[in-house]
Amino acid sequence: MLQEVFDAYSFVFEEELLEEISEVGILKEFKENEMIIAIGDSVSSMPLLLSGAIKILREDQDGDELLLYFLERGDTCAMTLSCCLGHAKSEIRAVAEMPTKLIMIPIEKMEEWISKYKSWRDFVFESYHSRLSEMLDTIDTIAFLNMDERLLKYLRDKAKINQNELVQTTHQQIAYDLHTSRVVISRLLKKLELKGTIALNRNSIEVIDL
Amino acid sequence: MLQEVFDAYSFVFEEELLEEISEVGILKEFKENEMIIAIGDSVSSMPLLLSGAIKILREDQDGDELLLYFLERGDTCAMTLSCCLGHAKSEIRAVAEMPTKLIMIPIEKMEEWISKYKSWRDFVFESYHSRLSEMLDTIDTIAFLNMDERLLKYLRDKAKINQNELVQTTHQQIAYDLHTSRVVISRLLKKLELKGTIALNRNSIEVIDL
DNA sequence: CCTATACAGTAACATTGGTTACACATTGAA
DNA sequence: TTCAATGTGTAACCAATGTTACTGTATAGG
Repeated sequence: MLQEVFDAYSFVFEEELLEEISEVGILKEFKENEMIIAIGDSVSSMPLLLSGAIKILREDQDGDELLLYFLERGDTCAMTLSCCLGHAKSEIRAVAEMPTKLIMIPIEKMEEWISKYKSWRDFVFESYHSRLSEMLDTIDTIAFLNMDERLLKYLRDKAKINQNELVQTTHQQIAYDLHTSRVVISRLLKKLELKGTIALNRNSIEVIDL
Repeated sequence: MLQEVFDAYSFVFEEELLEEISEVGILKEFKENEMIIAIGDSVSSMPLLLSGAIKILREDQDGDELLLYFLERGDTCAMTLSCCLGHAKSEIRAVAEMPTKLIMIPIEKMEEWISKYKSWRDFVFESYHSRLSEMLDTIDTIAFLNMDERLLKYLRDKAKINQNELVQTTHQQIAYDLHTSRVVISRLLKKLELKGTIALNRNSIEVIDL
């Protein structure tokens, strides 16, 4: 395990910390589309992503959902982190976007390391910083863009995360992520196809024109 | 100055830190509607609110704006804080919602204190936590609520901040804050008035039914 | 007092996005 | 092979929001 942690985080942490991480951290693996954390789950450890990607979703009381952002290798979830420090419950839902490995750090250690390791402290601040930026970006997207632009951004983000211009998903799934209806997505996708921006197939969309 | 800092933050910081704050902090005062920071301004110090309230706005490239949240006494701006640590430029605009006093802390001190004072570290984390929560709330609002519900929430928030059910503003200003048009706001306000939820006057709205 | 300006009310219309309904194709399981 | 479940295409309609245009009124400054 040490090797994997080392690969993903060596550019950030000193060796001593890396060893502590691999001592106390618990390795977990998730299959594609497996739920990692649900809204209301109590949070007692903090995840470090070793490989794969995670989709972070917000849900309202009616169960309507909205994609907030993706997490990748080397990221942690500042939302979870925030919950950890407040010993609170999760306000978001996390789903594995692809097969994903992560290492769970118990809260106590995470707090201890903040005093002990400067690199850890910097990492935690940097995480908060990234997450605030992502949230701002999400707000910009839903506040200032129309659905067609949001859809295109979604496809690009997803293509980037998967390092593949062939996005494997259904119209219904996109509709869930963007908090709209399947019909709207089908309609807009068709328009994009006519413009030559994408090519449509059952269960997949090819992003042609970035 | 020490007294004011003490009043606003004594429940958080130890005396030694409070004294450091009043030594290196620079007191600034802003009139109602005065701009505190603009998008793109470089951030070299971090504000602690002593009194008053600040409106935090996001702007897109066309100058369209959107209210993110309010800051009150005892708050700091984690966005600014985030910028400080990254030595970056402001991604938001801050405007005094009412006459406001704040104390500016130079970046160097703010970083130094993170190692030096646990209370400061906790305060900074707590700020990040609050800001993430506020951002989530903002996202919920624009993603899941209709304009009439957003308007009502806006009026309630504003009444709360001003501790006064008489909200002094214009339809145009509300439209800017909610990123919509004046006509839409006038229309919805009229509907709320007919329902007896509010009473309308020139330059002010009375929130009757919380 | 007079007048320019800001503020508010409202109608008519355009656009975007959401809903319902149905057709048809693909796929996997019985 | 057959059938049910899932995915997609599309029309028709509806609701929410945005736009344009015009009205009248309050207010501040000359």
